[in-house]
Amino acid sequence: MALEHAILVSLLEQPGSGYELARRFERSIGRFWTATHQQIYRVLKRMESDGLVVAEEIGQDGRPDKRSFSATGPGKDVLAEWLRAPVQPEAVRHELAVKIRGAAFTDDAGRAALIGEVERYRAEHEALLLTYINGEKRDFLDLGGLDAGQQLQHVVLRGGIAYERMLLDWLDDVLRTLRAL
Amino acid sequence: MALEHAILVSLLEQPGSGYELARRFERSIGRFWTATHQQIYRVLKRMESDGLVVAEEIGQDGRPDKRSFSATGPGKDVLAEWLRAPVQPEAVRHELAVKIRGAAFTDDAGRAALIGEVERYRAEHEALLLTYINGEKRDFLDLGGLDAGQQLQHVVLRGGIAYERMLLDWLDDVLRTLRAL
DNA sequence: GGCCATTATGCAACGAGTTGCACAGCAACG
DNA sequence: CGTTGCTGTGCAACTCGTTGCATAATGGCC
Repeated sequence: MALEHAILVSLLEQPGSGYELARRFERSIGRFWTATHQQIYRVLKRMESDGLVVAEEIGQDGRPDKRSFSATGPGKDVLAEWLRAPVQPEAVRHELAVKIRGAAFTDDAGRAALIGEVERYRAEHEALLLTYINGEKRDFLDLGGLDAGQQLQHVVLRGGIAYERMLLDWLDDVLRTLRAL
Repeated sequence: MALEHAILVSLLEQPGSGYELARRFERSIGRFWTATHQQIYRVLKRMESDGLVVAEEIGQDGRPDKRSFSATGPGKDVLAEWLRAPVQPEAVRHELAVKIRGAAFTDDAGRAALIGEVERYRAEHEALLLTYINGEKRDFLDLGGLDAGQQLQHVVLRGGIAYERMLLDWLDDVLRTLRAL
């Protein structure tokens, strides 16, 4: 279970409520570790009872109270311990690769539909790459005055950018191959 | 649930027993869709009762009978339908990226341990890249006489190679960044 | 005035994936 | 001759993740 650890990292970077965490998982951290708000609330509750995080109740008129979480000392210890453990082999689930191999067993219409899907998928990832590049320009322009945390966020973002560029090149290769069949 | 579809693709490429499928998932297809033998047996059983695959009993003296599965007509139909459906957004789970961002909240010893882990991880993926490249040389040397299925397997393999190359470059970037902190 | 999106939290049920174990015989190594 | 490893199938328990729904108030749109 690494969702705990992703939450700890996110809360150390910036404390926040379950809802705020869920939004961050949609945008920033979630590019590398996805989670829905239901998962986050459930895990936060367990982490709170385990003493890894504490909540500060913030009253809001009208709306339900916001509970802003931050990582505790024991939370930091758990994270440090996890950082020392070996990286688990990843469970790769690349649906598109399976579909491409499956295209050998369908007809022309099916292959044409797949080409359309790949094009849509490509457009999505092109947009994502632009988001990354804009984020880089916005947050990491001044390479001089970055602290350790920012430098590490930047190198992870560079990874995302490299991945998206590689993916776009490969998708072009896929499209050429599918069209030539 | 796409494990069904990955199994259908694999069985269309080549019929085989549950055990054989499990080994293929370790080696070939499993680079893009992981599954353990228990999952495979369970899903195969359901697929059999749904009529997507049929088993041929092959008696073997001594050992338990082998049940060789192949995809049926309805199985092919289910696959074709799935190919036409939109690619689901992937649930990315990149543990290493989370650990790297977490490195901002640990001490020098913890960071040194992470560097060691990244180096180990890098060596693993370097070996994997070599496996891919050797597989490419072995199976796709003669680019002329490839049928559709082989061309599609090749483009997926090229994707794996591109991914591993990109990953190695990025890991070097990560190591430089961690060491410079 | 009614509808919908957003902020904010949470339960319940289901489906999928993981882990541990069991059985069974063969082949190869030392 | 015993141990280990490989082929081959499978159950049971558990954890994790997903989906659907519920509540509650605010603000904006038509």
